[in-house]
Amino acid sequence: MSDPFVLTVSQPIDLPSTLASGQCFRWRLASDDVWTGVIGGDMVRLWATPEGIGVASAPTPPAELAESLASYLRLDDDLPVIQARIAVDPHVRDGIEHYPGLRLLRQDPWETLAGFILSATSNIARISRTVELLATSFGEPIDLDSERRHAFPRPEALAEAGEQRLRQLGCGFRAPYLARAGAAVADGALRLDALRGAPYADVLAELTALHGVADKIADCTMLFSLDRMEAFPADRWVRRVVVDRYGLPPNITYDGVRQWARERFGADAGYANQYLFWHIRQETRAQRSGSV
DNA sequence: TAATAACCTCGCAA
DNA sequence: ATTGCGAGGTTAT
Repeated sequence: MSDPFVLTVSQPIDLPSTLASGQCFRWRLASDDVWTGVIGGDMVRLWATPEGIGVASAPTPPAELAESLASYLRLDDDLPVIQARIAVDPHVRDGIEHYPGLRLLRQDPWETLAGFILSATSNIARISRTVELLATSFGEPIDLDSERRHAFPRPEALAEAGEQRLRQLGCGFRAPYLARAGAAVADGALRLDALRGAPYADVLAELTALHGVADKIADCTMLFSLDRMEAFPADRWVRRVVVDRYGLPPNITYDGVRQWARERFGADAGYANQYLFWHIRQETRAQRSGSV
């Protein structure tokens, strides 16, 4: 590998909460606060330094990765400014105070869509496992030092793998959804790159045209990969928050939550969502391990 | 339009 | 160890 490189960062960024808060599925804590993951065709190691983020990578040398890494980490988002806008909400402020360096990521749209198709009635541990299994089965190998990881498979690869093979790899009832989504992207019926920056309603319609993709998975894909920062993915945890702590009716529709979030947080709804989501998840986990 | 069952397996707790 | 429950949803009825 080439020499490590330090990406100078003036924005707040906390690697553990950013990389482990459920928006991405390929980062592992290697050792001593060093994170290992795969971004596109590169294996990447990241660690915190006083000046910013230490980077090691292959096959692209880390110095040449700076620009795409800054994009991936959304360093173009002025987090303190965004936080100041949404911290008027007490529960969001609580999340920000616990995870002040939690940032949203700008990931690859296909990988993000595929990952969240796999997320239906699943959990982060299982999604991560399945994504890794898909990568080792159908993705290009990447070596960094003595470690080998694999790129996330191209849409063609999952389309060709087909439902039965994907079921064998543990995708369950999501297997046909994933294969068909891969086919749609591969044959050009769904042009994900063209959707970045397109109007929310248009992107939503394109994504939910896929079998196995409805509002929630579409919102995750939009927020984590397509720059639609007003998306507010309302999963069961976020719904629990808005019902229990904000008093919204328990039977409120998905679109009802969406409109509420849009009115309350506007273009920053996605960041508010992530702070609410991760805070409630960590709180719940702490309660569980403490109550045994 | 609203409610309910069914869907594949796996992770986790008891 | 083994069992039972619920998991970052979506579709079909």
